[in-house]
Amino acid sequence: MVSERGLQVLRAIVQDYVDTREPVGSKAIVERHAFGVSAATIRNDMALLEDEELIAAPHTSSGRIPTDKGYRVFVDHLAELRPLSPAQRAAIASFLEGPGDLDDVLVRTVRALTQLTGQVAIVQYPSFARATVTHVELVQLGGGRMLVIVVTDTGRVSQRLTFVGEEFDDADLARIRAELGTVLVGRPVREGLQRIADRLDAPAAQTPAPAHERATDEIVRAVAEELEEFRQDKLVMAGSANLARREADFRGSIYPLLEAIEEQVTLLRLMGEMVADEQGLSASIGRENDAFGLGEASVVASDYDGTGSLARVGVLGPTRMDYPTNLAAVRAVARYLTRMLEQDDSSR
Amino acid sequence: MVSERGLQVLRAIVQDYVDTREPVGSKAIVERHAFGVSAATIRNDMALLEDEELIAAPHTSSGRIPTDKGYRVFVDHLAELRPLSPAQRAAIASFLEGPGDLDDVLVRTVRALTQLTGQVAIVQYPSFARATVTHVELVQLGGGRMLVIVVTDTGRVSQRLTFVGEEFDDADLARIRAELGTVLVGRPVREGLQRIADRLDAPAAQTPAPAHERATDEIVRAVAEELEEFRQDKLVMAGSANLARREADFRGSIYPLLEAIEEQVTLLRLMGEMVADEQGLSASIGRENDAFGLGEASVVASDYDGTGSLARVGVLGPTRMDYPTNLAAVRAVARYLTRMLEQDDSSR
DNA sequence: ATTGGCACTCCAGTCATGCGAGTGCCAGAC
DNA sequence: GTCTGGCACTCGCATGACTGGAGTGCCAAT
Repeated sequence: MVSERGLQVLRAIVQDYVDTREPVGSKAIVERHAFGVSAATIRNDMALLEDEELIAAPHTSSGRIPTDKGYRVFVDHLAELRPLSPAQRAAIASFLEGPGDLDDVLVRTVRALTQLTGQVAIVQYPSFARATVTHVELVQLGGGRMLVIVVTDTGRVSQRLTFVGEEFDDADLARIRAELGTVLVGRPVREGLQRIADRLDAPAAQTPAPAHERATDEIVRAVAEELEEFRQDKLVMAGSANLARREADFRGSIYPLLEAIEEQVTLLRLMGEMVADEQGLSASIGRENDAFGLGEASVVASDYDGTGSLARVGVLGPTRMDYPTNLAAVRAVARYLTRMLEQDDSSR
Repeated sequence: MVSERGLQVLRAIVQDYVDTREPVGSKAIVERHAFGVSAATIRNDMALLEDEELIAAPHTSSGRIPTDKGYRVFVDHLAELRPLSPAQRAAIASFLEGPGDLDDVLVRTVRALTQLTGQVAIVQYPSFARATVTHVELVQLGGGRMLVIVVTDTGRVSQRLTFVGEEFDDADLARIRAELGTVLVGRPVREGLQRIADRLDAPAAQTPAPAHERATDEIVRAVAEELEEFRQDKLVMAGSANLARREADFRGSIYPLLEAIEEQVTLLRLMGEMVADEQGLSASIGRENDAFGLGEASVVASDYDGTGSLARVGVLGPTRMDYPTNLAAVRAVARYLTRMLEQDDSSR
């Protein structure tokens, strides 16, 4: 129905509208883009685009703006990723270079991305559900306090302070540590959690602990909590102030957006449900996010490889965002991040 | 200059303005507050208040709104803290009750406070500058990775993963651990940091390490980084979405506020510079925060006792906020928090 | 010191008007 | 069949005039 040139007109409308934030008319298009046809011709194409609901006019006889469906077509068929400038590549490198554990790297990643795009940047932690436990460590702090540490192969370290109320001698401590080790080490987090739960349900029977029964239970409980925390995915975010940078970006209030950012869980679900193309890129546009209360926003994301388990890095912004730039940015950052983590992994 | 009744008029204006968000006129005052005098009399008082720059008229012949100076007088002399309802006290208790380490408690505190006030809630970590180190622990993870853990008496645990590139046998590890222990344990963080710095400046000479020289340096460096992190104060915040709840709360953009929240360091400085009264309460109002770029906002805070070292808990909101309620809320939460931490401390 | 009265100011809303951008459509050209 | 120039038409938006009402400031009287 819509001609090839019609699609080019759609592209022009999206580009100009994102640029100027004003409805774009037929005359503006022939001026800014060398179509080689007159404004009247463009108008005919625009009428078709409007029939297809790819663009809409805010008021009769005003310029047109893309609909969410229009943005979708633009992203799927028309957007050519805008390659990053050398300066931008250098910026990513300088942000991400340097030592640091997983937390550090992800924080720097999210900062780089927000700086690059001017949007809210989001990085998912590599999924811990598939991660396996590599270490369980117990450190006695005195005064009946015990520090319980769990480490996974994805590089994440979790520590928890718990009050056990008694002192252990080294032998007992070593025994409990060993017991936890055989139950957990080398197993996926999910499975470990299951085994721990079994242990808690059938108390004492399995472990003929001479003493310290209550205290041991307390330690096991702490480990279980840490594993549970691993199981839940996690986000790092930055740049939420960018939502308020331009008044007109969001028609309504930015309240739901800020709330989603603070809640995290909404964004986690949203990021999880997005469907990536063969390049690992994905976008969720405007009303497509209505179910999450984010009907005025878009998310653009790219998969990255966090030591074997897939996760996403993305940006959140107004529906009327610069998709080519943002797509290119998330892809570049995701690739860089994947490389960082691989390299880090090989040094283990 | 300003009569006693004049001050009551100021109080009425502040209350009504916070309530209605509209300039309040002389007639509205006699209607809502039983002053027993006529509107004309109130007008005379208002003229005096205006001379003192405690109130101002947005336009000639419109109602008056309090100036920042007016809010200041209100807070210092006129505000009676609005006692919390039993339901609110119960809410605080239910939020804060339950086990958990310092991080948990502070997170729950900040949630309770934002829920109570509908503002952005801020909790300072107990100052670590004066905290003393109680434990240093090294855990070998294999593959040349080492987990370095530092614990202070304020209950804070910091862990850092570093790559040392070689394996230690138990004896060497114990030796290094003991060395770090004698240098750091029982000393304030600041002093420990100094001694560590000395150690790094005069390498090898002091420690006749048979091998592992580089690796040991790496460990010491990690410890230094952790101590440095302790030295910096830290905030927990919640409720930033509340800034966007009411459109008209902030005349300009909320961008600088969101930025300050993300930066943290600005808010840390601001919270640090506030001067508390004999009850431990403090407020910084409107333009008083100009230096921090927060001229349209107010902060209300209360000191609390975090195991011997003072810190603050507060809320951030529009200058036109409900001071009596917020003051009462931060005080109640601060007291509850102090009690929680004392109790926790005694159980060590 | 307080009050009622009164003139005055200024905001906010309403309506009429003109302008300009942009469309839709048609008849004619290629 | 596709494209084009032309033209009437529609709205949105800015402007300006007008009005009602809320609120003030001041003054003379109590």
